[in-house]
Amino acid sequence: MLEQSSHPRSVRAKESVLCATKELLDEGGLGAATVDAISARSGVSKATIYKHWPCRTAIAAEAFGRRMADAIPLPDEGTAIADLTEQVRRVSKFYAGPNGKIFAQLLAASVTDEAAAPYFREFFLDTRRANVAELWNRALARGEVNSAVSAGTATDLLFGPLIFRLMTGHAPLAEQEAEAIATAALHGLLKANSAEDY
Amino acid sequence: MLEQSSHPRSVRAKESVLCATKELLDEGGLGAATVDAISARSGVSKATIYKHWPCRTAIAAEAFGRRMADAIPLPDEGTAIADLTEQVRRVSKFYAGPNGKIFAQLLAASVTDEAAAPYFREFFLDTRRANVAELWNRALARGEVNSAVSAGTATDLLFGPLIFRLMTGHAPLAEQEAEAIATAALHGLLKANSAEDY
DNA sequence: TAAAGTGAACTGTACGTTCAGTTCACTTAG
DNA sequence: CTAAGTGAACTGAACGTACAGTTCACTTTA
Repeated sequence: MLEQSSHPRSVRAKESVLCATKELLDEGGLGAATVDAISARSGVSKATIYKHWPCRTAIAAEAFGRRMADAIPLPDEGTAIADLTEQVRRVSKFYAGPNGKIFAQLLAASVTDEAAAPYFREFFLDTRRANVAELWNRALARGEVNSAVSAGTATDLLFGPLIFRLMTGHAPLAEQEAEAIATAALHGLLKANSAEDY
Repeated sequence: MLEQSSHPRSVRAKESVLCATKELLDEGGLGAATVDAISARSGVSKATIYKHWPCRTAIAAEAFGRRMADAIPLPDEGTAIADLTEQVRRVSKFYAGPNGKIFAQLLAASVTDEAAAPYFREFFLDTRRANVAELWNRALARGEVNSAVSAGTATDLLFGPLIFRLMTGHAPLAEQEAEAIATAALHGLLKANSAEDY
């Protein structure tokens, strides 16, 4: 799949490692992606692996991170409400599937593993936050949302609940739940705001 | 501090373990609370420890869990808005301090450690969710909040963002931020709802 | 030939287990 | 009201396992 000679060895080694890691993550989660296993499957020695990444978690974050961006494209449905709700729905669906467990394990590992945190942020958060900021700005331009709320706060409000549920497992992540969360976030918890579309 | 004979040995051993674990957590986080260290400090042997708890994380969850309930009493300020906002503020403050890191490490460990998850839920989530449900029901009784939103969804919306920030460290947890989150959650993200108190 | 990768062995840490021997609280016999 | 007995609980020390990350002499490749 990869022309053997068109890339320098170092690139081929990295690619090979990331590919093997992806497979291992799918087969048995982060626990299965031990450095020895990655080395064995990729054919790249541990010594080389540690020349490219600072720690195990960083490899997994990079291997897995690309997938998430691909799996969750940015919606464009015409209104802020529809776009934001759809995005919450998509992210929730991603979390609810097998990838959700891997994501949770990676986030958990990043808490413990100091060196991995920047990798996690780079490959998971930055892109997604930028995406949501994009949606938010569109909505602001249309005058649909409250300009006193920052894009960051809006992102946290919409997706924090999903992360919370994913990590603790205290509540389900079904589509219906995702919609309830999005609706509540958009309209607010207070009674005055519960006007029409409930 | 503990009458040597008024409790059976097993109770004394448990107490001693939990006390030692609390100290170790404060000194060096979850990483410092190894089973060997707990055993050494408490004077309780590892064999005994593993008769009382299924895994290391469970000990830490129990040792640390009590503290959180004590540190975050239930507010009663007269209105739903004030109560809920104050609760968000208190939890945020707790997360922002040294205890926040320990909490994050525990939550992270519970993701990996299957056996610990129920302990985590028991000692951290259940009490707090019940507390917030209490606030929510008060507010419902007063007709201040939207009855279409369940207490669970409301809880996730208010505290999920804090957890999100705590775990990823992408945004600060200052008092001002907590208020912004609470306000946004209560009033909603849409423009129509941004009426008076912004 | 120099930069990059290999492979295998090694270190260190920590979880969780096991088991022979000891302590303690409580009961029952004298 | 003592003294022997009993079983549950705890001790201590060792052990097996797993895995992260390092080191180094050697080989490959550009």
